[in-house]
Amino acid sequence: MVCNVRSRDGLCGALFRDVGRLTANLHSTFASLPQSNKFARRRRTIYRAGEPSNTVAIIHDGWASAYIQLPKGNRQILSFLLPGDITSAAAVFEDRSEVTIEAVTDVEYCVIDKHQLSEVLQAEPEVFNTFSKLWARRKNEIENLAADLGHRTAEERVARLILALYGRHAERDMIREGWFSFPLRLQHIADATGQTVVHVSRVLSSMRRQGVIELEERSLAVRDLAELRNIGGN
Amino acid sequence: MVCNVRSRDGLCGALFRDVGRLTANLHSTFASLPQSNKFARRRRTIYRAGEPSNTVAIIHDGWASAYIQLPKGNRQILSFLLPGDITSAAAVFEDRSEVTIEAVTDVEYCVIDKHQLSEVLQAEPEVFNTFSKLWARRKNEIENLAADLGHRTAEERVARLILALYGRHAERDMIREGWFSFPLRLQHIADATGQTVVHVSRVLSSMRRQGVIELEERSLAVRDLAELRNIGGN
DNA sequence: CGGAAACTTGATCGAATTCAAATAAGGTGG
DNA sequence: CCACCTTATTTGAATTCGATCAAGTTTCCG
Repeated sequence: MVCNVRSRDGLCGALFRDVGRLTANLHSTFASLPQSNKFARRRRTIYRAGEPSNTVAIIHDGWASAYIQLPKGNRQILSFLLPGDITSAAAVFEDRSEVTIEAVTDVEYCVIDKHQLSEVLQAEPEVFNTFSKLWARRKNEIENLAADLGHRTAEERVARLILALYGRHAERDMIREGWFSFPLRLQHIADATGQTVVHVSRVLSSMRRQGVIELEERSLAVRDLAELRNIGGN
Repeated sequence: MVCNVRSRDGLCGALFRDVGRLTANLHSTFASLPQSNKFARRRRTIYRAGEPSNTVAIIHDGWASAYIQLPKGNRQILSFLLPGDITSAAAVFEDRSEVTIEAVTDVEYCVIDKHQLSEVLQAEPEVFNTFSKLWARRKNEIENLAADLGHRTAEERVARLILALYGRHAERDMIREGWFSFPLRLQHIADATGQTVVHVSRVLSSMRRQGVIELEERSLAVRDLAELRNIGGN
């Protein structure tokens, strides 16, 4: 029902979406960095918060989540990582992170050494520029997430999450007849939008009943984009 | 009742707290950047979201807030800027920001040209390193804010805001007999913690009744730190 | 096929908002 | 310095959104 999310070949450089816009020359410089391919089963942890690590990962196939673990046992998902996404652009300058990365589906990814990446950054202003834009974008996303979590209703937050994922798939031309891959469990949506699984179920049911979305077999179709945006509150 | 928040002299370099740890040599390089001093009255906007700007500001005296404006008219305060803070370390690489900066009290600040700052960053690895740590810290703060807004109760969020401000003042040795400067209005606390003024009033009243804090004349004293931490839920 | 994980639905509860109104604090011009 | 007007804060009552509790159903996977 949905086109495969997987990308073309096994090279990190080719898959790292934000580097894809570099000139061919720099692109190959980047792609030539030593890298190793890895695999993580669904629900497995790719990076655990607090552990020292000298690599960053780039998702090759599948979805992952980046979250903060809260003391009570619940967690706040900060972002979903899709193929082509880097775990954290800022991680290049940290030796450890407070954010855990976990596979949502089975995930193929590759890891690059932070120091080598850092050297490319310093040597190549064009790459550096690409990265700094990435930081800025990610920063904006998190700031907007904070604003949403603080001030929007449960229904608005779910609608906006769907819209954001819809947008990311549309950008990548990965929507087919309205459908796109949506492997999230209710628990993921609950953790991302700061509510309970029970309530997420009710909100989604309501949206389906209104004919705004369809959701089945890990795929989602937006049937009434205008109304979904309306529910999202701007 | 509270020591003056104001710093020693008029030089941005000397005031920019995160640069203060550089070697004397680099410090003077930084301090010698062209800068101009400015003043903003309480409640005035220092930078409005969306406007192109080629400067970043460093707070010299007073408090400011950095917030995202939401369409409904309410806003999410992302951070409070105290003397020595830079408006946004990431702004160096953006020509505009989605975040508005507004004076909480009357504020003295100075502005530095982004491009000149950027050149220092590129030329001086030590300065660059300092800045990248700053980015990482600010990123962590916002991520934790998102987690708090998504998953903590109103009382916890207020307690944590007070603890964070208490901590920042303690670091700077600006607490005298338990008291520190606290010029926030209930509306600021409400906007920072994602709740209504009315409820903030109730939460603070409850904390005062319990003898956890005292709050008067724009100053706050933590009377039972252990209990405040307890309310904050670790 | 069987057990576990995921989802749904109903009933009840509670935290926080909303509405309303009174009091307090601050700032300004005369 | 007072009178006046605006901005803040407090408190109560009613309401609502979303959580919690509980149980049943469906889907998934080994």
